[in-house]
Amino acid sequence: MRREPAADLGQASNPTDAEALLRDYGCRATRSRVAVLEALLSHDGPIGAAELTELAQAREPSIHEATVYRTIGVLSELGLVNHVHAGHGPSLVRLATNNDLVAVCQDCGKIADVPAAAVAPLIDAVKEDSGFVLEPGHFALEAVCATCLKLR
Amino acid sequence: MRREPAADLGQASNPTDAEALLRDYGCRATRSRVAVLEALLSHDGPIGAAELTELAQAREPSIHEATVYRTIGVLSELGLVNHVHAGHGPSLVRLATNNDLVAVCQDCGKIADVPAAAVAPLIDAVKEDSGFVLEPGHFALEAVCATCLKLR
DNA sequence: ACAGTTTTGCGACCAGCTCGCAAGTAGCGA
DNA sequence: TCGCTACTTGCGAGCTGGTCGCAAAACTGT
Repeated sequence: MRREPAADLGQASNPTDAEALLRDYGCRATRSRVAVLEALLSHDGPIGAAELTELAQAREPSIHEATVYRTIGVLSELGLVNHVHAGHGPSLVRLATNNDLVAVCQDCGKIADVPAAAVAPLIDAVKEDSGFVLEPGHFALEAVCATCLKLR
Repeated sequence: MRREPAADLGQASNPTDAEALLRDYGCRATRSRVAVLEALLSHDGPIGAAELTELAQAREPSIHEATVYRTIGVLSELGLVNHVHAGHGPSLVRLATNNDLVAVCQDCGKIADVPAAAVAPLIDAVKEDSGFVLEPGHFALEAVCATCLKLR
């Protein structure tokens, strides 16, 4: 399913790039998909499906929630996007431009990026120990941010 | 809310211990709670709420799903139990006797224990980096087990 | 512009979990 | 041992996040 990207995912943020990107990855560039991808490209960091739907609807009002979920699915199969499970809340979506982890504050929902390098030792330890290979892009680290920690 | 435990949580697995444990922690030892805690004590490792409900119902048939969830809530407030969020599936419950992490295979659901020590460097790195304090008992590490890896 | 296929919008549906309320029960004091 | 009171429970309804099937619409290659 995955093809080689011809465009630079990291830079693409103007309207036409989303369309080109979809085509480069060999999938149909429909209005809905372009709207979702544009929304994603124009947003910084991980985003919930609900918020992403709102952003996409700002560009293409008729777009349906189910379509957004399906689009996330195809983008994810293409390797353009990761979906990150964040505790009991809704899961997050983000561009697959890096393989950093995400830490989520349990109290306020604030998000921090955790460099992939910090997780490497854990990945090795787990593989050694149990043979399990971690998928670090797919889960969030539940945490408490400094601000919320003081309020506890 | 949390009190000092008078009994040894690690060993308690006969019927009367669950009741004593509840009282030691200063909460009412109702039939339902005793059944849930017994089920938990007699089970090895993390368990889903649905399965826990079945086990509890084997001891106390009239027990209701909602009660199990509420009981998990109180045991968790008492510090007897952790609830672990595992990807998109149902969350898991386990005795708070250790602070190891749980790794879950995304393909078959198999569970592996990850010693707390393996996560310590990551905890430090995240705290240093972003000020976030991880809550390692509350999230599962999504992974693929050795067997499923071969089948991919 | 057309045909063939993919994708969409829509509403119904599902799982996991929570809530409000009336009835039931545990635990305390007498 | 008996009552009283407050805490718990069972029950069903309800909520959230996410998925599905289907007919209609849209996209792409020719």
